[in-house]
Amino acid sequence: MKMKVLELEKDFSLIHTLECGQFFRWDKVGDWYYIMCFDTLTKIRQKGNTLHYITRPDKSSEFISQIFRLDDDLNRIIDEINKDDLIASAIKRYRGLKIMRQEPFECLISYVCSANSSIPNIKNKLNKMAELFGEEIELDGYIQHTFPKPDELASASLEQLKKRKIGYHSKYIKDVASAINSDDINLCELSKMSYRDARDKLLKVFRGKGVGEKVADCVCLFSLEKLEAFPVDIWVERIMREYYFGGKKPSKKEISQFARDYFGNYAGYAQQYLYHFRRSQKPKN
DNA sequence: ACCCAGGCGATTG
DNA sequence: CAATCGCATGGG
Repeated sequence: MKMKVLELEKDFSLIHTLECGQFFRWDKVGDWYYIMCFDTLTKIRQKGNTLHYITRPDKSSEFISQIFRLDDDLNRIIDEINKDDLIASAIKRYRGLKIMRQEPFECLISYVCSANSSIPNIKNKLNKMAELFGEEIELDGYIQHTFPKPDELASASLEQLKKRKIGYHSKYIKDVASAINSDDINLCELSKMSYRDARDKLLKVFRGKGVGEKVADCVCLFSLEKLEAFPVDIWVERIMREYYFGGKKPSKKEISQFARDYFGNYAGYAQQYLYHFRRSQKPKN
């Protein structure tokens, strides 16, 4: 199979998009990135305005465009959220970062696993589940596994998951997968609903199953087309508190509401730029 | 040995 | 309500 070429017509940075922490199942090998999503293994790199890529199974450039939102006009989005010096600095540093379109079920399980875990740890858990149930795909000597389907994780035994070091998230993973498998909810339908409705539905259906406000917001933003969602994790809480609330301690709900009012319909983009920016600075308090 | 990691759920006051 | 705590596991 031959490497394909995609000429970018709009602003895009593969590196910032992958490395900003929104999506977990990728590896860097030399100057190539291997990305495992939507049952497809993609090998890709960016040189200036050109993407070189190859996928297995074979996909058209439409697939690449889909997962990275290449059609979205980033300049217009940035224009809308660029309200002050802080966000301007973040945008300047990470220009080209796009919110990805993730597969909803994998996204949901990913963020259920994110509770009290580091990013490498989350990735590790996801890969363990994939090795257990997924289909193997090989591309240029690199091997990965597709992400399990809801019925597969629903029927997994707790011992099976825990033996694979997936830890206390195992119960939640199984519960969430079971709810989907028994048709309590159809994730794809949520993308047609309003942000509020989709979020409320997630919180209601998965109550007590490891899905709280932050996880629900991540799923809305990263897999359900809700670009106004503004997930507030510890890093976003820090930077928002420091810059917009004079060091006071507003609730996460207050921060999220303020951010949507302040940044507008693309608040989720602002969140990702601020998250990446604050995390790169590291100091805590 | 100890603390933290992109929270959540259960338990208290 | 808000505040506090335990949670499996891995890595600094």
